[in-house]
Amino acid sequence: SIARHSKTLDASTEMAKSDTSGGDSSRPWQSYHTVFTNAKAGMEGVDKEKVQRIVYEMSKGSKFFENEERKEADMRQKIDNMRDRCAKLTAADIAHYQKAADNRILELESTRDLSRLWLHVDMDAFYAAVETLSNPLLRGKPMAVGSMSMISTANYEARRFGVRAAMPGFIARKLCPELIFVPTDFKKYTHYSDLTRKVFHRYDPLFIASSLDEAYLDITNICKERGITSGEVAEELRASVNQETGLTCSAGVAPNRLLAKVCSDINKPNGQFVLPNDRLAVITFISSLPIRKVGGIGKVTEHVLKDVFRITTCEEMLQKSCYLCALFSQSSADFFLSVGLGLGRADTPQVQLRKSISNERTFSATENEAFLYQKLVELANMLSADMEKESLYGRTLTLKLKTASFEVRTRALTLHNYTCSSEDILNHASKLLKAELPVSLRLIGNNTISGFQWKVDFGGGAVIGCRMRQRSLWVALVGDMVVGGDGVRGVAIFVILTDLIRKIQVEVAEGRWEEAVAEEVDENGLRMSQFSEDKDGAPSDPTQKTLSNFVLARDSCGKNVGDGLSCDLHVTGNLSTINTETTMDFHETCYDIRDPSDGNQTSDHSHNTCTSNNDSHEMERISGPLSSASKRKVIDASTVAHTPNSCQTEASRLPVDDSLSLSRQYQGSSLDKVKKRAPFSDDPASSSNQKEPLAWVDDYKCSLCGVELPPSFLEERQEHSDFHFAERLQEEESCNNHNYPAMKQRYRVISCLMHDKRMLYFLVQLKLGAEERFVFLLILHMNLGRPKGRLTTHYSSSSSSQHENSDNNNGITMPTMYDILDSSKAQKLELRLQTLGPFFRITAKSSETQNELGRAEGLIRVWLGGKILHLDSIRLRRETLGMEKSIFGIGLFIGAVAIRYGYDCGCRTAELLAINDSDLYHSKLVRFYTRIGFKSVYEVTGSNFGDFAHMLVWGGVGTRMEANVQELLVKWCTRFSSQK
DNA sequence: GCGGATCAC
DNA sequence: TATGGTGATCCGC
Repeated sequence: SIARHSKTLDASTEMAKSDTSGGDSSRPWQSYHTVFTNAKAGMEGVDKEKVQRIVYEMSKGSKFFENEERKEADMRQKIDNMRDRCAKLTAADIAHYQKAADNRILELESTRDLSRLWLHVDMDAFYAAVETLSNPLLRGKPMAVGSMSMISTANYEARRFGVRAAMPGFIARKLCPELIFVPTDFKKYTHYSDLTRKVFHRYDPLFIASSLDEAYLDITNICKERGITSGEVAEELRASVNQETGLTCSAGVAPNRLLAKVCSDINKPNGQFVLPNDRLAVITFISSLPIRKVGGIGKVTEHVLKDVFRITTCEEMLQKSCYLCALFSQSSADFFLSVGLGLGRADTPQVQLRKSISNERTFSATENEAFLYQKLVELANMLSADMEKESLYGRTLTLKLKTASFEVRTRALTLHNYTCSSEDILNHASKLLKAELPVSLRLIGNNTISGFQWKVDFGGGAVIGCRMRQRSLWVALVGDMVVGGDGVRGVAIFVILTDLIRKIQVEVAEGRWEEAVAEEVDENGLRMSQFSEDKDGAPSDPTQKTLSNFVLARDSCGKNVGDGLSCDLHVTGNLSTINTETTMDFHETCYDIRDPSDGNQTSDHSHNTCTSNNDSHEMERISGPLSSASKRKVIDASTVAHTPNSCQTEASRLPVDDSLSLSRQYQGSSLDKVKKRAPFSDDPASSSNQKEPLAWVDDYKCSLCGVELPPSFLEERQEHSDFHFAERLQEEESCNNHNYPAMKQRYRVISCLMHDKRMLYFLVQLKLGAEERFVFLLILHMNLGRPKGRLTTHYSSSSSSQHENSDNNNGITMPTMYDILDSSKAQKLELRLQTLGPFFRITAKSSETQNELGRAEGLIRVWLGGKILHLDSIRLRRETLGMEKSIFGIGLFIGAVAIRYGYDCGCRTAELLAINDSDLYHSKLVRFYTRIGFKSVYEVTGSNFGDFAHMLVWGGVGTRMEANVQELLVKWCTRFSSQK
């Protein structure tokens, strides 16, 4: 068998070489390999030789052509390399790989799933067909959608001339002089796409739309329910699509999506093909299938497989399996072998969160730097706007360039901060661009931003704090859990909310709730009833399960906590309902969150939720394993809502993990003790880059950063260890942001209520595997006003020059903003205050390195007793470490600016939440803020419904603290006063 | 994390 | 005159 294989291979490589070494010099076009002669539906009778000749002649000598030749040469090189490696395989190697391959084939075979019926629908020449529909004069004539530069789709009449998608228009016109060009009109296509999707939805509410004109449907259930065959479903579906859109489509049915896609192409256009769910049928089907038909195998892969291994059909993948395993990576080999077996994904699909967002534009090549920079500006602005629309913050920026010679370059940079601001994007992108100059470019693929952060801050701030960028603050309460900070649920809910908010946000911001919600509801098949804040707006049937009933029923111990905020947020009666119908299930808003680690780890039970209620275990199942950090942040309020009394004590000591002992270690000076137990050792995400816990070397020097602090500096030492602890928390958190634990779920909105034009309630059904679960979701819109534009910089210590006199109030000297800024300058700190409406941000930079060291954010809230300075978060960067300043050192400056700003705005009260992420850290925070002048006013534990309001606003449990701004200014800031 | 490439629509 | 835009993934460093 080995001998046979190697012999076949030798012969094939010889043949391949003679095939491709140069080509016939009398027919040079034959060596110019384009995709345009590839078999495609509707191209059967085409004179390929002629097409190839014309394409060649039109392209010859162009920069594009030269680049194609370069790429072709690279491919040859790649093929030759692979051939060499292949030739070097010894008989023993081959035997070894053959064994491995055979085993792998068995393993893959065991995953075969023939239980599902997948249908792939593909609209026929979609864009072209839509254009024909809106302009019947085009019917029967060769037509292409696109421009002289590029064609998106050609109709079947045009395809007979060899015109096809991805072909430049000027070549197409050469092939077919009477070709009619129609510009693309995506609005039109989207409209028709929506019509088709309505049909798909009837057959599989969870269908996967892979593009405007393609979708996968799992029709297993509908076939079963209606007792009809998959072929009949396909016929019926195609007829429905045709009736409701006037467009034709083709369909393929197979046991998995990969095969279904292949099948839909077989009888295109306006046809279908059913591959039975039968192993033999699949094997037979696949055996003669050209590899190029398989999704994922393109021009290059086809060539490599053909020229190196003489593989042209899927069946041959199995015959050459040992070579595939020897020369390709495990994942590639697995893919090839799966194809050979006719395997594909048959499970319920995972719709992924977007991983990147980008834009790029082509223009005529130029070296003009001003022009290129201008393009970059435009692209940065567009991208920033797109990101804001989706509330995305990214940290890896990739600049894409295409030179005049079509060479593509990318230059990437990972930022320290997450951003979506056009300034940030532009600044960094232009730096990357400058490094490439001088260069002649024809494309700036501006930026790809990836590595998203789904939440803004650590310790405080609302989960949807990102929205603060956009005039309003959104927070969410989800059914039996409060979403605060980050964590699995935070991410999941964020996804849901983002989607809902995206649709209604603009209108909501404009105060047009009714239309917005009505539209959302209408769009998704819900009908509205008794809408708006009509005083008689109670549900027509008081016994029906409205959300208010839902809420009130659970709020068995709901009390008004008596303070302003909770009054404001507390759920009262008189909620107007929109609908309580339960049949809706819209696809666009179904999201899944995929766990890269696939949730295979066993659950970690070390954390303690309320054990008196089984729901807590259910929560565990929903979310999959959590890292210790996210555990600390997640509050299982369901237990609270169900059995408030019994759970109260548990809830109040929720953050139970080893952070307490960890922090003790940080403080302690016994190295032995520290070494015994590494911090966060139960956290798989951070175990790999475990950091040494802090210890004082020779009882003098910090083992982590080298800062020297004698044992007598007790308080400084404590603060120093606090810093490392906080750093650790932040690190862990950013780690979590990238590794969403498993939460494969879908959701649908069951109903929606509005209260007081400020809150939207959704009853959302989550689907978690076989289980269904209802959660209650609240979106709160805090009225923050509507400032326009970007953050305005008010003060900046780098530019402060004017001086006011310090206030003299009752004989006490109050520092002015400039006093504080000047004092910060002496510390080599550069402070900046920016505002956007009520929102403010204070950033501290090192004046030496210009690195950001920390920032605080918050807002000025208007309330009955006057304005309130609402402090949301203070965050410090790791560079702080090198400055021999403790975590609160820089915090002090930032806080001072915030307080002075609040004072200038006329705030009487300042409020904050000393968040309770971990008991010890929490008590430190409380101690610290108390020292500064704050008083505890309320303990937010999550143990009663009234607490939800606080948790909504603050994003977690902890101690609500308040202080008189003026007193604060005196107490906290006097040290900044100018010594006049 | 970066840069080049491939692929799909 | 003239060969696109967006997003994902993989490989090899």
